[in-house]
Amino acid sequence: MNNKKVRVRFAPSPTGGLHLGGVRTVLFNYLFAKHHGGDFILRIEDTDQTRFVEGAEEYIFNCLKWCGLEPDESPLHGGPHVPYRQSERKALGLYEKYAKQLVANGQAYYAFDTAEELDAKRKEINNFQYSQHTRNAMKNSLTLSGAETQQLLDEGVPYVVRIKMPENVDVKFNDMIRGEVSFNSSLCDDKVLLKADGMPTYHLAVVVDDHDMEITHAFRGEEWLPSAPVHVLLWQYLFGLDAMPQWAHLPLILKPDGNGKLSKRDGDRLGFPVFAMDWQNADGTVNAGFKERGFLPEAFVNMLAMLGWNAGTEQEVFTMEELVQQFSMERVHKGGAKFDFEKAKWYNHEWIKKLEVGSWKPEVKKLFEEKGIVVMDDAKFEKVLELVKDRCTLLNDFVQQAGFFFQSPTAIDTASIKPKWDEKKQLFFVEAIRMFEQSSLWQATDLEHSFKELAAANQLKPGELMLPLRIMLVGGKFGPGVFEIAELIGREETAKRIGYTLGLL
RNA sequence: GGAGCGUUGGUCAAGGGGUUAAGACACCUCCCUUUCACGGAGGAAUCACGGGUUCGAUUCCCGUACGCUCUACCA
Repeated sequence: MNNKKVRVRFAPSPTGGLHLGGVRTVLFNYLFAKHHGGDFILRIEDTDQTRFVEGAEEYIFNCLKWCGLEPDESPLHGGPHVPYRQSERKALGLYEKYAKQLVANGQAYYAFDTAEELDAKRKEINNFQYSQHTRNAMKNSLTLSGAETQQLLDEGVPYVVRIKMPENVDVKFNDMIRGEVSFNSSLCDDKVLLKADGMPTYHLAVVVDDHDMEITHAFRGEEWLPSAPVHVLLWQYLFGLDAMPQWAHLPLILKPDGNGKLSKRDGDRLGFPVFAMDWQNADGTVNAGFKERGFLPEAFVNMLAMLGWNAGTEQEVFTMEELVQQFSMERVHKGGAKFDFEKAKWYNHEWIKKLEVGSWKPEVKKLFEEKGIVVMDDAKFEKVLELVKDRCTLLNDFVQQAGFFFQSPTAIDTASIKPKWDEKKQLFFVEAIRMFEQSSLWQATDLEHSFKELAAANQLKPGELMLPLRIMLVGGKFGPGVFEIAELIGREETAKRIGYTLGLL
């Protein structure tokens, strides 16, 4: 349509943790921008000062950084359109200037109704809306004379500026995902544009700032669709429809059970994270994050990309580069998608297998340290991770699957041995200890060979001995091949662990 | 209540006038494995419903149902 450089933006309000759906919105913005060689801007939508939460902005930056979705321009990164916080942009005087202009042109008006008066009205009339059908009964510059209005303004009586929705106009626009969308203006209400504290509402701010920052494509969640006509009208009034960015309203991410938007409560209820990273609430409670749950950022991003978009091929595992290369708005779904934590875990597993061990080894090491497991031999560590990664879907799984290589198990599942335990087996393992101690070779295959030979010599079936041996070495019924474990933990440790469990039986 | 948006297996989804309606996750069966995984082979959907248009509709049109979102001086 035009040759302008693509510029997109994500404009969160810093009120809490960054929701999965928010990250996906960022992702689609980012992918679209990068696909077209454009810029991704992050603007902080902090127009509601009563909802400001300490630390939320910094948290958002951390999440984006973790995901590898860094903005080209933001309050942190700077850029040609500073400031990037709406609370600071207010000083530019843009919001007030445009609000006044709208009033002067008869496209908006001053309203002096107090919050109490509006509340009373809502109680009095069911489904009350401040609109062209009711504004004549309210206290505003449309019902007041020019002199009266001016007097109230001069006296400093608090007011808001409301858009004056026109009568019976079909407000249409072309959504990149949904095609033409149309609303009749008579059914829309007169939204507040400028609040009594002088701050703009989202409606005014998004239009003014998108214009000022030369945004070419505006993506947001589907929940914004009903207010789109306000924004389209504002664009028409202020800057002209030709300058308006192209809209795309992204489908919602739904809760796995039942219906409705996925909320952080669903995560707590169903036992999975909803935020990108852990978020600590003011009351000290924490909402779990994907990062802390053991997700790789590559997997998290990959999983999110596939929630509402697909390449049209059978490919499901994508690197960021591949996503950038293949992404297109045309292939974004219209319908919402239910979030499936099982599938999310599958992506993580795929990425654990796909990436070099070295790329996530530090994370696992950190987890080990938290559990007090000391890793001295880095080469062995890497070998072990390589050996067990097939059994780990989340990074945290490595603690159980690999921890016993570096620390003798304390809890031994003797209950799984005892029922079939007897003197004969006891004697066999005593002998096995000696055999291991004296074995000249210490390779898994050799160990297996001599172990089975010893079993045969004692007229025991290897099958009856393998599980006990496993439990002695790892503590439970898990882990890779027993003899590979023995090889890696070494002669001394192997003998020690067998002896220890023998003492418990 | 109103407006808008949506509806292919349990979930994510491809497809888009004529197909045996892909694939993935999960599930079940089997193989491999004397743990658990990994890997491999199988199993299950007639496309919300009702009307059109058409030789023919899951695919186009119109209704209906259902669901969701919004309906704040929140975003």
